[in-house]
Amino acid sequence: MAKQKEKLVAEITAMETDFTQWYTDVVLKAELIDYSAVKGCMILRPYGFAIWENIQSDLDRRFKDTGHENVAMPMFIPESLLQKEKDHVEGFAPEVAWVTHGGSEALAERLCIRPTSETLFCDHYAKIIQSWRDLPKLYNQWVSVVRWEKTTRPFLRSTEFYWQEGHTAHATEAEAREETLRMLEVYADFYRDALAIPVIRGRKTESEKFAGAEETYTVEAMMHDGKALQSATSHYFGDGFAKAFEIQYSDRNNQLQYVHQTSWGLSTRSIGALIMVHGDDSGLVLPPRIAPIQVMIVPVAMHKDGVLEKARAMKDRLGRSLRVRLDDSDRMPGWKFSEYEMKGVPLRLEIGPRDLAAGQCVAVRRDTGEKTVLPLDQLEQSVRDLLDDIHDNLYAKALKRMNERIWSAAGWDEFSRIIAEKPGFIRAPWCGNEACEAKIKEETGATSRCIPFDQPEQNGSCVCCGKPAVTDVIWGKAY
RNA sequence: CGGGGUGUGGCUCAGGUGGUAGAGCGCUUGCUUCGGGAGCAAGAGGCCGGAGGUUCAAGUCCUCUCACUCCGACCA
Repeated sequence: MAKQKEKLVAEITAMETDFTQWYTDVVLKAELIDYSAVKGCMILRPYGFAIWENIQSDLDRRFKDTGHENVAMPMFIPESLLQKEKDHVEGFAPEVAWVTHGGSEALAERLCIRPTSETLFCDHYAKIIQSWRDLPKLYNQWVSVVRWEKTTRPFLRSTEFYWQEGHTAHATEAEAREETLRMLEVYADFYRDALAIPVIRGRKTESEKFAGAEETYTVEAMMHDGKALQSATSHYFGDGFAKAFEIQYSDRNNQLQYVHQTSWGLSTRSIGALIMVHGDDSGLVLPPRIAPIQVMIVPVAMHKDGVLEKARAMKDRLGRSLRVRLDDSDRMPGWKFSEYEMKGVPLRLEIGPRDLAAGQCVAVRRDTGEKTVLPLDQLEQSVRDLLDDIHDNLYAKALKRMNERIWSAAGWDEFSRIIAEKPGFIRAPWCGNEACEAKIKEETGATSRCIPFDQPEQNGSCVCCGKPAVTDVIWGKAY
């Protein structure tokens, strides 16, 4: 592995100097977003939106492969509809935006701008589900939602954000539970295979559950600064919503039954994860499978005979199977190198007079900075191999970094010392008492990220109170 | 919602004790350049966040607002 290379982009604050500022610099300088006229709302610029489009198309294929259909619900929810499920309203009430007027007339009933769409799907499901033959309903939608957040940050927490929300209705509890876990796996696979991000799968504690859910499952990722990012969630609702919304079907014995439901979502926050897991002091580092530009061709001395022609030929060849761009603007080559490094383009190909004669080009990978010479006659295969290797390397590096920073703590003193001194997660036993969870949050700032699926035979004692533990919990500071 | 910071060309910022706005970068045009952010030349571009007030005179002083940003409590 190449040593940490010199920082080439002066406009970006170094991570060690100020991680938050580094993040803001990257997001703006890489032209992912711009701030908008409305507080907390961001404009997704072409490069940022292209990443989202690639995320969408990859995930959408996985949803279709598991039998789901896309729909689109309205963005407004009548207040009475939102209030049908008690826990759910209580969870979301503080952060909903309300529409009170249509034109100049006050509305008889105010409308909430969806913070999430459970109630809309439920209302619809109640109408269209009558028989066991109507089940399961496996719907998903790609939309934006609005939550009136107090403090906002691009991608991580914005007032309006884009996401997908899957909502399914099943005949039995077993089927619904299976769906909940299936979709969690879809997310985990997606993070590994498309974003090159390792995640920890687990279940949320009672206090961290989604409003209205019986169980919430999560995939948690570790950012470069050691903080956790809840990267996607999948909820099992039981029949709570079905009872509130009277979603019933006749089973094979003509008995009325309530459906069992799930919902699951992944948002543009995943782009925040990409930035904070793979990025470095020179800017973005994008995994090849979702990078809007996978290969950038930079001609050197392009006014010289044959250079531009060869560069164009390379672009045409590679463009048949890859997202390739050629920068034939009159910028200096050095400027272009820095620019595309800042933007995280996984692979750069340089072609100049020296290469022309030799029938080669120079490849520079973004993840390691390593330069290799590629013969032009096997260009397609070499490039594809390099891109695959970059993906694997990014994943391996992120996995290693995460595993190296999951600490264990035997007791309270050790726990609070590690949280204060070392970035990362702590894996430690818990007695199951919410008071301990609350105390840890209160006194150390760490929250329970999840109860990981892989559990040892439990014989430890609670890291907070010392009483016998029931389970291991992953603790950490979170975004 | 509490605490701090900042608002002056597209961007980063200068503009002690009031006197009618400047630099660097970027942008435009031309020529020369091109293997890690090129050089020269000529240009364009600002009612100084907004509203009041003090004054002969306000980026500059006073009051009030708004926005952005950072740090904490709540959340995908």
